[in-house]
Amino acid sequence: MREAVTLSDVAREAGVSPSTVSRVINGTARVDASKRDAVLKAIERLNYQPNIMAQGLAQGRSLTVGVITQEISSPYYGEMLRGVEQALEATPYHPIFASGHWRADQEEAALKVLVGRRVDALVVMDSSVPEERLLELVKKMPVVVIGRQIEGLSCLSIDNAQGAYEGTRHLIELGHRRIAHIAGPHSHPDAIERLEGYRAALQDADVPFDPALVVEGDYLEPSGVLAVESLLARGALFTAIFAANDQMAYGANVALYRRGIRVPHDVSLVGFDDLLSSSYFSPPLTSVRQPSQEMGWEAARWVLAMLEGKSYTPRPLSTRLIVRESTTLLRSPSSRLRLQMF
Amino acid sequence: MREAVTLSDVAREAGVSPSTVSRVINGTARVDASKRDAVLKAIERLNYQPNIMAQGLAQGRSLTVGVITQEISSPYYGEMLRGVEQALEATPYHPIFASGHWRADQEEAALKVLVGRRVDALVVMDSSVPEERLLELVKKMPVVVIGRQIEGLSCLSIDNAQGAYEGTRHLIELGHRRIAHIAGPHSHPDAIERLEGYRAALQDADVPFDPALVVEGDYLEPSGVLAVESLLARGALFTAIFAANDQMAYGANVALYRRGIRVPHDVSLVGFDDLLSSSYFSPPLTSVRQPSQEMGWEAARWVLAMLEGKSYTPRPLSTRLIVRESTTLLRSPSSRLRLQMF
DNA sequence: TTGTACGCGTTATCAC
DNA sequence: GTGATAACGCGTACAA
Repeated sequence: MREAVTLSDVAREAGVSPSTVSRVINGTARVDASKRDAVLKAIERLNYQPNIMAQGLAQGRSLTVGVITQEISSPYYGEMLRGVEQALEATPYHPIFASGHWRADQEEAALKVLVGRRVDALVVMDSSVPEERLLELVKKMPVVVIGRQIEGLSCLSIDNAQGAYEGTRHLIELGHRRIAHIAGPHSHPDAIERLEGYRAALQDADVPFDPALVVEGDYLEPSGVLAVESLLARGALFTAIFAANDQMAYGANVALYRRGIRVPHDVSLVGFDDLLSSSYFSPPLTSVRQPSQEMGWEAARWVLAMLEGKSYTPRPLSTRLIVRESTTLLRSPSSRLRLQMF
Repeated sequence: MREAVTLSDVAREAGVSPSTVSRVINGTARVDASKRDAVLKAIERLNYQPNIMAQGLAQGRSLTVGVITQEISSPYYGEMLRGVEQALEATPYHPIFASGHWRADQEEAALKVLVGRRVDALVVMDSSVPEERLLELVKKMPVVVIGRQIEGLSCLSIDNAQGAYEGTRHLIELGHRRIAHIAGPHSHPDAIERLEGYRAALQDADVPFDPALVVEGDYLEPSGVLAVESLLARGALFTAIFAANDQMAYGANVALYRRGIRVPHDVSLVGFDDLLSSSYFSPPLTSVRQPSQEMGWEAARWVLAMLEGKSYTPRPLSTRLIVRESTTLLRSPSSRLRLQMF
């Protein structure tokens, strides 16, 4: 384990003082061209790299942006993280991730880790961290929250109700009236909003809301499977499903497949998020696109701006229905009858 | 932006010297029970959190493990990163990721970032970083390389040829003889190995190798689409496809779907990796399972052991064929004929 | 057992 | 312009 080259080594090598080296590196003050050159050459020769921890100690900043995510391997959060990474790429900042796994205690633990590491700013994704905690944090550093709207905080979110409304309306326009909904966990505000959008679309089309057609999932694939099985077990009649996210739609699709129910021939299926993989699903999934990567990007740009004391107005982020091949016109009334056979 | 609480603050609050506080925190030496108590109470009261950067400067370590990945939002790397995260969870270390995007220059840049941040150890995933560079790094810190075998380095990899062999043999056992292969980029050693496994399986079954049935992709979904289109365009006859990874299999599946070719009825499909989403694919994908999460986990445990000066023998990691519903017995010779109609 | 003094590598504040 | 000198917050010899 070799010794690391320090700034002093460079100074000695270049025959100048450490301060001068620091000035050359940071452009803090004018330096004579010849000395400047000598320093740069010495840096090159010694392959010097500043010690970020020492810089941080001296300047009181870590050049690090903390990101609270729920699950790093999730395709949904993956896209957001990619957006953050991209936004930070050309800056001296680097992201550091910590996962909450959808559990309040783990989120708090993750928060502690990041604060302990003296992150300069925070991006909080879909957290269930208490408002007061966030309001406390924002006194210490720039914070941007994704997926919630909290008074006094910089928030970034989409109109979940509107997205769900459009997804459901699409099915209604195709002639479907018995539309099941696989909801997200009721503990998540966005899940509630999507459920409301679903109900609003039904109401506007004079389709009666049937509680028996709604099942709660947890945003993961297996819960989509369970949801469909539970719907079928209770004898629910439906010709379409609107899932609160793509992953549950994937699960639903498999459950239908196992029963020999074809998508979209027998049942139309709409998801939410439009994950990258959804266009390669078979059939390619109709979904309400959520600009996840852009959201991560905007959040990162926002905290960067705050760090520089600049103001920033994030671009408006909106959902958009992407129609693919998992939805189709309701076929004759026989569809409903056929479902009774399953 | 509030002032942070320092160790000295705690010392003052508890009426002891800073060194005593340090000792209590790190358990470096015995401390009188009463003082110890006072310190702990003061820490609690002030909500003190040690400054990691200062600790790092003083001790010459950052409590950070650097991870070179190719693409953070990739489902494949996501699983590995999750494994790393998990392994580090109960330790004082935290991972920090940097992406190479499959480009040598960006990998080198990522490496620079991590070294600049003084990571204590390095996990390098599927890199194309030159051997010499890695051998140079290993002099400075513990390094574990995933997906390559390099003399003098701690490496972790699976038997790609064996996995590919089994995937291909499975198809052969189902009666297929005209098996197309969507290969990974020839610049990747694992892609070459998988191609060789495919060829070996054919050879062992006396099935002639037909270069016209092999197309090179880049491990991403779109290349799977292109591969199938190119096969069909050149009039290739095949009843099964072995893709070098799941993502390309997804792409292939969509391309087939668009042509009205059904999986597995008309064409059987085998992937490689067995991503989490593959069991929710429709049809659920037969795939050669690669224990990605375990690989990340083992790599992290390994560098941790090295940091502690302990020796470590990683569990053997092997591939396993997971048979699902995208493969089926070759139906009558008509399959081949039918393909001619596409 | 406890406190003092110094060093970790850098930046910032002074003089010069 | 440039170079000493003192921080930054912590760990750790060393002395007591």
